[in-house]
Amino acid sequence: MKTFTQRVYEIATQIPKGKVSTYKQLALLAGSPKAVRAVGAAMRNNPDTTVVPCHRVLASDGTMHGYSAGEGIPTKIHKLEEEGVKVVNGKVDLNIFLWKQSPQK
DNA sequence: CGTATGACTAGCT
DNA sequence: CAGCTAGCCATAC
Repeated sequence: MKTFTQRVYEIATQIPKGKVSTYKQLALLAGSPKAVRAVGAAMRNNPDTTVVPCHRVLASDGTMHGYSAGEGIPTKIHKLEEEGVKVVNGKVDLNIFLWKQSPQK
């Protein structure tokens, strides 16, 4: 039995490039739709942003609450833009970039 | 084991 | 739109 945090990492690493996910979504996929707080805690504890694309994890509204790596929020936005995600007014269009957990897989 | 904290969310004012 | 409250889970101390 892995810890909730470990499971969140597994899911986060599955997020494809050019797509984003939300804390709520990750919590749901992890098995606890209300553990969004725990997801955030895991991301903050994030061991390696290289294996865990926490920058692809946004709030439920497509906005971002925080980021511990780089310059913080600015770096997070910049990374998303580099990935091909369009960031408008510090927000991302979840209707377009929201990851759908590869329904094929 | 109990308390405190947090990168959350939704609802109200 | 901005600010505050309440609920909820997992982790750290």
